[in-house]
Amino acid sequence: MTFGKGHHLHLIDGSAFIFRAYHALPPLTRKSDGMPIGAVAGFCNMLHRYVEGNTGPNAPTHVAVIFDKGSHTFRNDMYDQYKANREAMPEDLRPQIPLTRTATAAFNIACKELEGYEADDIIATLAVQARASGGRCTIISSDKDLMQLVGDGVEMLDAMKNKTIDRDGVFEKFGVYPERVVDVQALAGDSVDNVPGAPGIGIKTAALLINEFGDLDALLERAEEIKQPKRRQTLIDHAEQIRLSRSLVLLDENTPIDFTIDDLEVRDPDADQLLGFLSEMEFRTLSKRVAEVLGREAPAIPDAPAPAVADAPQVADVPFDHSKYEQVSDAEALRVWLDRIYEVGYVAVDTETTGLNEMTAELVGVSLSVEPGQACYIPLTHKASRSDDLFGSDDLAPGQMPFEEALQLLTPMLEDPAILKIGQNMKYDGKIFAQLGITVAPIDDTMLMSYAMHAGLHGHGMDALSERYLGHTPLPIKPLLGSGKSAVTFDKVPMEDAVPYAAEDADVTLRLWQLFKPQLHRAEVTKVYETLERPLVPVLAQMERAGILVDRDTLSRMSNAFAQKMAGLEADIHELAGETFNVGSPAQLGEILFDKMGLQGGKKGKAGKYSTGADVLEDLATEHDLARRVLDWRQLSKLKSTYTDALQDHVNADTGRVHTCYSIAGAATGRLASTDPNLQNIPIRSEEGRRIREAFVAPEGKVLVALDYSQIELRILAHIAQIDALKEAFQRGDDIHAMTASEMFDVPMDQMTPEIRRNAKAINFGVIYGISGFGLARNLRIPRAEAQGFIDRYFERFPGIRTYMDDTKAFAKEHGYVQTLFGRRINTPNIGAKGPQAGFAARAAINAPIQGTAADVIRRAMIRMPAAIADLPATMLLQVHDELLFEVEKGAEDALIAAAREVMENANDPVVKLDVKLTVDAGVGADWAEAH
DNA sequence: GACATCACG
DNA sequence: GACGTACGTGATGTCC
Repeated sequence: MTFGKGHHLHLIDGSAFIFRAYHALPPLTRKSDGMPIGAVAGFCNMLHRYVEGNTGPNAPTHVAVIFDKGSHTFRNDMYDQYKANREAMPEDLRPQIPLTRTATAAFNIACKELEGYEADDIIATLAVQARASGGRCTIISSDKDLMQLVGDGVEMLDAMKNKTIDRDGVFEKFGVYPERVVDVQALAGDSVDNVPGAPGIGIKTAALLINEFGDLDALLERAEEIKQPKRRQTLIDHAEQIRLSRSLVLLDENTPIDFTIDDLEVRDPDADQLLGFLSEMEFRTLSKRVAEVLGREAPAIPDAPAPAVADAPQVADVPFDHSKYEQVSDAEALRVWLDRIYEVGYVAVDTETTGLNEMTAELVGVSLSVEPGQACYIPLTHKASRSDDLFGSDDLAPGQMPFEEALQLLTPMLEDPAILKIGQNMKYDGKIFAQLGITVAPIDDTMLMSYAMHAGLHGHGMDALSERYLGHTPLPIKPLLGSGKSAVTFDKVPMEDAVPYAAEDADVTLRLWQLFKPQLHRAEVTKVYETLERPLVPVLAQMERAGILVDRDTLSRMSNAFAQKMAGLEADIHELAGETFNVGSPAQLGEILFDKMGLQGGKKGKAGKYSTGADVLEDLATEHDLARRVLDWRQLSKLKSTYTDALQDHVNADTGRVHTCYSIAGAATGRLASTDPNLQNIPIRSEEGRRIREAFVAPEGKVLVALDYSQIELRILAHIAQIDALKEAFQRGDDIHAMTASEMFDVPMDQMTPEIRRNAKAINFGVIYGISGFGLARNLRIPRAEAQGFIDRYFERFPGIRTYMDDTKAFAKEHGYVQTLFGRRINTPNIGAKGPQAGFAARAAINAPIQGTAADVIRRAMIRMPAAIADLPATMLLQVHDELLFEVEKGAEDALIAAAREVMENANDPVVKLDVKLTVDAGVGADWAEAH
C-alpha cells in the first residue's frame, strides 16, 4: 500500500513521552532486581492509552514513534552552545532509555531514530513527505519547535490535553502562522534550548516585527526603519546571531532516513511479544489491562507488589502500633539497638527536652528507629511522679539508665562518620547534643528534604508531613504537657505516655526519610538539598549558639525615654480628641477620626472597621494634628514593645547574649526567617529606631563587622532578564536608580534630580515584586495613569523585563513551580487559580526566582564561611537576607573583611556564572549602628 | 485565634 | 471591561 490520499500518518514524539512519563511517576523499581523502571512503566501506559484511543475516522493508517539519538547533532556543529545548559540526564533514567525502544517494538509500532539528528528533524522529513503524497499527518507532541510544520494536512495533537493544534492554534501561540514561526523563534530565542535570539525580544515583540515587515530577511534588511531606537540597535547589532538562531530552530526536512512512510503501516500487536515484555518488566496492572484487550489470560507475574502504574508513592506497609515501641532502661538493651544501627548504617534520632528554646532546654530522653514500626525511647531525666509533693521532686523516675552511661554509649554512634543520623529539624537536636559537647554528624533532615521538594505547597513540620505523606496523625503533645499555667515540661510526663509519643516521632521520621530520599532525586532537587539546605544546619547552629551581645541598660534607658514621650503624646491625643480612649486600639481610633470628627476615609476589612494604617493617617496628618500625634505614638509604641522591652527578655541568663533561632524551611523562596526574637527586622529606616542598633554591641576587645551585598536582587534581575543596559551600569559601578531614571525619562545623569531618581527607584523595586500600575501608584502616591505610563516606558526601554515576566508566568503555569538559578524549586500551586488569587500567584512567581536566587547566593556564602575564616579570631553571628554580621577581635577586622568579602562576592561560583559581578560593602564599629 | 499594624530585606 | 494588587517575613496589641 503506497501512502497517499486517504491515508493518515501519526508521528509520536517519543522523547517527550519518556520525559513526561519519568516526571509524572514516583521512582518505581522492578521488584525482582531493583532496576529503575518508572519511566518505562509510564511510557508503556501512554502507548497503551494511545493505541486504545485510536478508533474512528481519525485512526491512523501509518504510525511511528520517533526518538532523539545521541546528544551531539548537526546543530552543535553550527553553535557549540546549543542546548548547552541542559541538565544531564538523571542517573535512574539513563538505563531506561533502551527499554523504551524495546517497549515500542513490543507494541509492534515502528520505532525510528537517526544518529546526529533530533527527533524533530525526522518528524519534519516525514511530515513533509506525507503532505507531498496528499495524505494527512498528525504529530503527537506539544513541542513548539514542531509548530513550523503545521498546515496543509499536517496538524499537532497534545496527547495530555487532547488538544489539536492547527494553523490558528499556532497563530495563538506565536502571533504568526506556521511559515513564519521560525522567524519569530529566531528573534525571541529559547532559553531552554539555549538559542540566543535577539536580547530583550520575546515572542510578542518578535511577532509584531515580523508581521510589520513580512519576514525575517526583510526585517533584518530594513532594520533601520524600526521606530524604537533600542530595538532598532538590537536588531542591527545582533543580525548574525539572529540568523544563526533561525538556522538552529529551522527543522531539517531532508534527513537521510533509510525507510519510507510505507514501512510505517499500522500493525496489530503480537500478543505473545507484548505480554512477554510487560511481564518481564513486572507491570502487573498494565499486563492485566492489555491481556483483557487482546482476549488473553494475564501472564502470571511472581508475587511481588511491583506497582506498575502506582498512583501514590509507596509508603512502608507497616501499620503504626504504639505497643511495639520499646522503653530502653539499661545498657544491655541500648547495646542491642546500637548493634542494629551499625548493621544498617543509619538511624532516625529524636530528642525530648524541657523546652523549645535550644539554649535553655535540657535533654530528657532520646528515641531511635532503624525500621518502620520499630522504635525505642531512652528516658534519661524523667522525674518521679509524686502527686503529694507540691514542691516538685528531684527524684528520678524508675526505669531509666544513668545519664552519663547512656551518653557514653550514644556519643560514639552520634559522632561516627559512618552512621547517618536522620532527624526532623536536626538543627534542634544537634544543638541539644552540642550543649553536651556532642557533635552530631553526618545528618539527613526530613524537614529540609520536604522543603527542597515542597516549598510553597505546605509547611514542613512533622505532624503535617506525617499526615500528608504517611496518612498517619502522630500523637499530639498537648494532652501530655497540658497548656497555660498548668503546663508541665516533658520530664514530668509519665513513662507510659512518654514512650509511645517519643518513639513514634523517631518512627515517623524514619518512614518520611525512606519515602523522601528517592523522591528528592525524582524532583531534581537532590543538589539543592545537599548543597543549599543540609550544610547550612551546622552553620546556623553555630551562629545561634554564639548569639550577639546586647546591652540591656541601653535598652532599658530607651524604654523609659519612649514611655515618657508616649505619655505626653497620649495626653495630647486625648485632648485633641476631646475624650480619653485607647490609642492602641485601631477600632476606637477609627471611630474618633471618622465618626466623631467626620473625616474622609472609607471602611475596610471584613469586620467593617475603619482602616487607620500609616498610609491613611499620613494623608490626614497634613491637616490634623491628631493623626500626626498618633503616628508618632505608634512609632514609639512599636519600638518600645517589640524592641526595647522585648529584647531585654531575650537576653540569655548564662551567656548575657541574645540567641535568635533561624528557620531554614520557613520562607518559600529560600530565605531564612528569624524568630524568638526576630533579629532580621531590627529598625534602621527611622533615626529613632536606628538607635536601637546601638544596643547590639561587641564585647571588650572586639568589634562588629557588617558586610552586605549591594543591590543583589537588581543585579540578579539584570542577569536573569538579560537587561544589557542594567548589566553595563552595574559593571561600570553607576548609581543604578539614577541610570534607570536617566534611561526612562531622558534626563542626562548630571542633571538628575532626587525626585526623578526616587521614581525610578520605586519602579526598580516594583519590577522585582511583579509590578502593577495600581501598586506603583499607591507607593509613589501618584495617579494610576501616570504610574502606568512609567511602567510602559520602563518595559519599552528594558524589554527583557517583559519577556522575563511573561516567560516566568508561562513556566509556572506549565510546571506548577518556578526555579532559582541554582535549581531551588518554589511551587506555585495557585498560579492557575481564577480571580484575584491568580494575580497574587503571578507576582509571587515573578518575584520568587529573584528573591530565591539572592537567598541561594548568601546561603552558599554562609556555608563556605566557617572554613574561610577558620584562622581568624572571628565569629559569624547574624544573617539579615543580604547582610552578614561578624564579631572579630580588634586588629583582625581588615583580614576578616577581605576573607569574608572574597567568599560573598564569589558565592555563585562555580555553579552559576553571573553576567553581573556581586559587590559587598563593609562596615566596622563598636555597635551594629556604627558597623552597618 | 483572627485581625490590624508595622519593623526589616 | 472589571476585578483588586506591589514580593518575602515575625511580633505585638486589641478584641471576641
